[in-house]
Amino acid sequence: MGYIYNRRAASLRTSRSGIIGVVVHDIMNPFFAEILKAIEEELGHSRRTFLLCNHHDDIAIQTDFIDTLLQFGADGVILSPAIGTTGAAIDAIEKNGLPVVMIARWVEENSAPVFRGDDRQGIHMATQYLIGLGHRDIAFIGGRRETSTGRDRRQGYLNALQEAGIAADPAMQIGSEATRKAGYDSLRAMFASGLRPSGIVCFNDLVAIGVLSGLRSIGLEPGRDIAVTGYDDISEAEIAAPALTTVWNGQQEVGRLAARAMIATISGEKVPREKVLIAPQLRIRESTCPPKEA
Amino acid sequence: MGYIYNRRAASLRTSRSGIIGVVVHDIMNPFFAEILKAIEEELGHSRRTFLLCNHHDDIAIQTDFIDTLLQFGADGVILSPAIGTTGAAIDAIEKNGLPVVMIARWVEENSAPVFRGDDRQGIHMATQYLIGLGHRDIAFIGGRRETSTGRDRRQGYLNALQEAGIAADPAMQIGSEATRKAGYDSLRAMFASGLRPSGIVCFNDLVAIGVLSGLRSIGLEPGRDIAVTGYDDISEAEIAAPALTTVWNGQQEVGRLAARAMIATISGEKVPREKVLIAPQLRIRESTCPPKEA
DNA sequence: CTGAAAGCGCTTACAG
DNA sequence: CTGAAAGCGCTTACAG
Repeated sequence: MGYIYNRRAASLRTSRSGIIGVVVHDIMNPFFAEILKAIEEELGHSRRTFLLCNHHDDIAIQTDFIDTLLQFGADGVILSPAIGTTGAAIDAIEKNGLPVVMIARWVEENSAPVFRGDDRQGIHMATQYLIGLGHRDIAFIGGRRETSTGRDRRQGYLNALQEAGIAADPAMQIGSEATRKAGYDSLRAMFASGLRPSGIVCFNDLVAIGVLSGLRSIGLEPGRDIAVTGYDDISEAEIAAPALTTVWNGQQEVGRLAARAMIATISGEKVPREKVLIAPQLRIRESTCPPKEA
Repeated sequence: MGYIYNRRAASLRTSRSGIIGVVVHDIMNPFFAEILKAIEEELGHSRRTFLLCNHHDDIAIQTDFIDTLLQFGADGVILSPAIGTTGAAIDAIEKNGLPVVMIARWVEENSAPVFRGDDRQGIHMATQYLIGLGHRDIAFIGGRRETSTGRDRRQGYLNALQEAGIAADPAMQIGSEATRKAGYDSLRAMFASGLRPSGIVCFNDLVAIGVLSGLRSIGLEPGRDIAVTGYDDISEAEIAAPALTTVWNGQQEVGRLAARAMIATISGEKVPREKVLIAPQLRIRESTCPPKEA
């Protein structure tokens, strides 16, 4: 009754804090929200506190936050690294006694465990599906080359085109942030510049939802006049109009596995330092159709 | 170089932690994300750490989190209280030395400072606008009676109908969670039950975006066949197709003012324990039109 | 088995 | 003005 346990004192004594940091670039992206939910469910009963950080790909924010975690003696950090994070930076965190598990993105030259979807294969599947419907003029919208996901997904798209003997057109590839607004703007910029793809592979569902809006704003009906695919299969994909053809990215798996690896590491178990790829799954809905001329 | 400042030790000694808790029901709602951004900007340079909690209107999660804040000796908490939070519960938090500032929602019988938009007036403006366009069959979708926002917004809708001499039909009022999915499902349920409003006032923009999708899924074009209004004016409202007529809810102001009140309180200043209402602004876009029969 | 003491890393009030 | 000591509230190793 009325007694308040002082965790700072306990932590000072035991050098364990019960804090786990979770660092992503955008909590508002339902993809991360779903990962977070899985992490919370997995760790929920262990009386731990989550310190959340939204770095928005600003490395200074990430660095500050990691410092804060070290100052509070956090037990570990689950991290989707910001653009510009070096392998040496991750090494330094680990050397300071803060275990690292990465999600979604990975960083070269560091061997900490990584859990993520197989981005290259997933976008390959989406692109191949459009090609199978008869498309040859396929654009790729969204994602930044500075991130591993941006590079991997673009590569999956390029691979699928190449296998089908379709020449890739750099003008048909617009990199951007992974937001609805970026999708909307990129789509309109693409059509304003005179390009007329018959199908569009989007970096993720948010971009795709912005693209659906952008198409409507210029009088095109997605799923009838033009095909659009998303990526992630967030819950919004199913209720989009038209319902979005997309690729499930295994966010629940990513969250659960990352949380387990974190717990095991904190408990002192030897966790294999490996990169785990979740197999993606194509989800066909209503936003895709054969090319209109066909 | 390599030295890590131990904030637990410092905090133990000074009994100040630099931690500020921020508690909302749904971080994924862009409305809260925008408030959060404003709070971060306002407090950004003060080297404070935010502990974020998503209570999803589960009072147990909120209580647990407040306990955690007390255990870590947090300096204050900015709170959108979960359904079921009593005035006595807020009193107890304050008595334990944790200053409280409320946002968005408020709790009766507690006098802690509150910053929020004027929900009743805002929805009144949206409803009145539809009435002015000639609508008389106006539905209200979304929001829960258990929350102050749910009650206030519904009351604004009812007041506007009454002033225009329109009888309110309980069947035309569907309460629900404030999500896209709830909007989508509620809209379809309403039409499945045979109701045919000519205009729909939504609890917030997320619900309205779900309603737009739901209307399309049953072959109706929002902004032409039926009028829809949102609430909040999140950034997505502008890029929705059609662009959403909505009411700006002052989220930046709410965040900024709440942060300032928190800082002032922590610095020992006397902060007036008052309820501050931000004046809403109607934003007319493309999702509204006169009734189709008119 | 029980209970008093030491010590985690800071800050601050106090002695020199 | 400088520097050693006390103490924040826990946990744990140790003495009785």
